[in-house]
Amino acid sequence: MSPEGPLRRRPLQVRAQERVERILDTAEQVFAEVGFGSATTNQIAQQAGTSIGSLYEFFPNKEALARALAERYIARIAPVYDALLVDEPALDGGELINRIVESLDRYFREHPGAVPLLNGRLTSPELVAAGERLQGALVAGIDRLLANRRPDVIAEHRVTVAAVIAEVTRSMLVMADQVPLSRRRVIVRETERLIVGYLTETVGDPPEGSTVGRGKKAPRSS
Amino acid sequence: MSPEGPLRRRPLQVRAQERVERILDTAEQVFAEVGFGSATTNQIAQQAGTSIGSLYEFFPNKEALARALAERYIARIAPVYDALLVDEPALDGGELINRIVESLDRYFREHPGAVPLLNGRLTSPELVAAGERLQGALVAGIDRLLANRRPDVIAEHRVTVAAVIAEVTRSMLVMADQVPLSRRRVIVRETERLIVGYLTETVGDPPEGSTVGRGKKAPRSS
DNA sequence: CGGAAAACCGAGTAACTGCTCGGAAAGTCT
DNA sequence: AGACTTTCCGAGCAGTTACTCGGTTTTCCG
Repeated sequence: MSPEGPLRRRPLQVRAQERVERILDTAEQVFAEVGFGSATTNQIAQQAGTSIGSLYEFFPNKEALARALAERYIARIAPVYDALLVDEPALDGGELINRIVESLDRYFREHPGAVPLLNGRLTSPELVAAGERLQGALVAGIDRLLANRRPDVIAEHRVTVAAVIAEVTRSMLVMADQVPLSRRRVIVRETERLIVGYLTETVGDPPEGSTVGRGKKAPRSS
Repeated sequence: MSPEGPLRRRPLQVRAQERVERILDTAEQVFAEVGFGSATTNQIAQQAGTSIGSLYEFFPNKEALARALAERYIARIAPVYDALLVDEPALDGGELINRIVESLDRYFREHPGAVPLLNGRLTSPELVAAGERLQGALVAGIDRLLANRRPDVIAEHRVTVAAVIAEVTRSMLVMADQVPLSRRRVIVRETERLIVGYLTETVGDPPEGSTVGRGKKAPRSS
């Protein structure tokens, strides 16, 4: 859309490209550690093993760093989301949930810096917005999947259910990330149970072909 | 524990006490808006309708502001947590969940500043730690409730379940807080469904006396 | 009262912040 | 090689920030 990216000048040589990447990696880490406000550009440059002058050669200001970081993120994770959210008729509901949760978990394990973006700990407006866009995409995707599988659920309720699933997935995977690796597997599995249980409770989805609990489930009140 | 609080000098006159409270209220709001790092003590003082000198009369430095804020929070919310987490044999599982979720929601509605603390958007180490302590208390309380109600569940699994419920409650209520008031009710109700569904799925808890879905539910794999 | 303690104030200061700039170095092309 | 571009650098500038300090005002209390 906007032809003017967040970079002041595009790095042409490989050396410079690597430097820009290293700066972004460091910024990501520092933002996550101390927050956007307390992070200093000088510290980021130094920790990235470069000079403050080089940093400002490519990034016009501190905000642009956050913007570039956000763009890099969305570019990186978008294909993962897209692949995730394609329906696979061969899979039953439980397997589908399994695929979504496990894939996202794998992504977060391989890109540890992604987590602070998703959990909103990165206080720059740009980064918050980026996180929200990502989450919106996840909601939309899950809503599409639900629409495929459960055409009987009315749209308004469906989007609520999708939002809940997306939120729970996000928050649980963030939690999984802050826990020793052995616990991590456990939390991921619990996330799947959580979603399966929720679907059973709300739309009566029998994830494994069982028909336990099928039938109308009247709302408890009002 | 520590006799030395975060205050440089304790305000003795009511006027000063109110001033300190007003400073904390403002700090809370400003931290939530722009993050701890970008917040300035001068702005906080001015917005609180006092002078920077008065601020530093009571708070030795900016960090202390965060620390005092955290302490005030814990002191305020602790009784709510305690009341919540006392078991009430007259209630069935679903009603108990209902009570916990609704009470917490009410608290957040009445104390809007509490939310940023809980969702970790306040980047000061002190505030993050305070949020974690609070969450730990919730986990412990839910674990106790579970132990009462379902003594058959082994302790290790139980603490996992408690952690999941606490996390889900936290994240869903934060979500409810960022949404128009009409949606808020919906999200809160979904939170209850989520927890009920999860319990049914994991420990086979029949929240309303129904026995649907009882019996051993073997883990899907490994 | 009157004197002492508590509270209040805000201009000022030392340190730090984001960011610039002029020049050196490295890379590219002919 | 020589000329030209890209990259790199870090001392330093203007502005901001956390925080101090001396002095004034308000409250307390015998």
